[in-house]
Amino acid sequence: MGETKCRYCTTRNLALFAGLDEGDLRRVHQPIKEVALAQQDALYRMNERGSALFTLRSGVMKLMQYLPDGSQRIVRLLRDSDALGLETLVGQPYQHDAIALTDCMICVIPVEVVDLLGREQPRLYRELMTRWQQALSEADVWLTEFTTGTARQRVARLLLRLACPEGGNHLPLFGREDIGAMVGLTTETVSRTIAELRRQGLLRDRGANIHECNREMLRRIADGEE
Amino acid sequence: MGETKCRYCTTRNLALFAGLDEGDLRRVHQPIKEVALAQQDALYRMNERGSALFTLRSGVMKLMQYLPDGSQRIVRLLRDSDALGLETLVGQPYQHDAIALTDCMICVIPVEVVDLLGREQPRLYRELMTRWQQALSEADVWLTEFTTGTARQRVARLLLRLACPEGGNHLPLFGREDIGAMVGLTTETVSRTIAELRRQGLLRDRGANIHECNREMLRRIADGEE
DNA sequence: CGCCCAGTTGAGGACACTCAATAGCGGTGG
DNA sequence: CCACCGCTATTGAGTGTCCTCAACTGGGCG
Repeated sequence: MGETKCRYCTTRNLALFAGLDEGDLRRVHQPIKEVALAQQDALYRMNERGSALFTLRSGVMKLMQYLPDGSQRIVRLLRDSDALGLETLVGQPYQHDAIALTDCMICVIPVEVVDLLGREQPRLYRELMTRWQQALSEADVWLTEFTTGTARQRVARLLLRLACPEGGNHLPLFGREDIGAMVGLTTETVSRTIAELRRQGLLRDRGANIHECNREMLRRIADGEE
Repeated sequence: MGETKCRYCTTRNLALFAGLDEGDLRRVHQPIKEVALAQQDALYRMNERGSALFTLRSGVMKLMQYLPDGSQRIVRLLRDSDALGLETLVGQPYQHDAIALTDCMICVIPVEVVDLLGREQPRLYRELMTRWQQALSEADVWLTEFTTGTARQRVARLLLRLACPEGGNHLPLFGREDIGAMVGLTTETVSRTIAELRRQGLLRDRGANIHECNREMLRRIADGEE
């Protein structure tokens, strides 16, 4: 059961273990489990100590952090074959609440498996480092794009990046609350801003699904050209 | 010459190669060079392709990113034995402008050295992963602490974290412009905010050096309790 | 049908930004 | 030694944006 899944990952060249041969995999997929999460479920909580990391097979998850005053911030989104909980690899407790934004399928990978395989397959480390770098780049982008400029600019950038990106792979428009937590605005401001974009015909959506969006115009707004 | 430096790093258990034995080190320190940077110098620029990563021996550096509209944001600070330019390890161009905030001494480590050593010393990868995780945690902290709340809160948090942290290791108060780029405020607002903290006696400084600061009060402000 | 929750819209005010003038500090040259 | 310059920090006045609080709408579901 686990086997087909891991091989699937391998062929798609997406997941952590891409590039390992059959022998390596055989030793691996025994302990690898799979977990299904419903929307709103938590995969782990901040400061928990875990002994596994995770790969997202399908769905979208959010990583959240909190401040003493109760305000919360979405620090990153994960999808496709992104990795979560890498911090366990270096002995740290989880740094966020990991919560499912949609239903999710997740591979659970015990730390020992990585330690074991890594000893003979340094390639695995390269793969891991790539994941880490991805996360870091993403964090930096959020810092520069979603915390600067007017509400209009931030929302436009978020739409361009998540809801109607260049190469397909659209995400649904999540709740206003979540959007607010991503770009550092209140739900009301987000609502107003999106409503205005609609009125100007830059955006056409029904419910959570976006049907059409004027990427050029949004880009100009995002870049502060109007 | 390089030798004593690397050994120094080892004993202090700080730098990348801590934990490697003498034999390993001997193979390493030949190609490792050292570079001195004056304040304001750039170590590398965004989108450059490099073939080295770096370790900060002394001084403070900032990592910057820019937006199309010209606004800039400081994405992270580095000091002590922090690592820079890890992205070269996974074949990516540098993701930031790396600029010296003070005079700096820096070790330049060719990527090949890491690839080479890593093959026989998986422990090195663990060290690298730790660095990556440090950077990521730092990025997340900035996202939650320096982009939420009022100007007063943000500046208070910045002071607590950089200028007068718990265990010594104070940083100087950098220029208002830089502070603004860290917390997402204009130089004027930063100036006003700091001035007011001074007036309230929570802060005593001369020039860039802080002499005294009321950590308890600052914490209360940071947490939005007043 | 009515409840509940999410989104929308409105009015008012607070906070930070903009533009502009002033003050302080260090360095340079007369 | 002092005068002057340039740069950074500070302060002020006015404005705009976003937040707060609150009412209203609409869809989903018991």
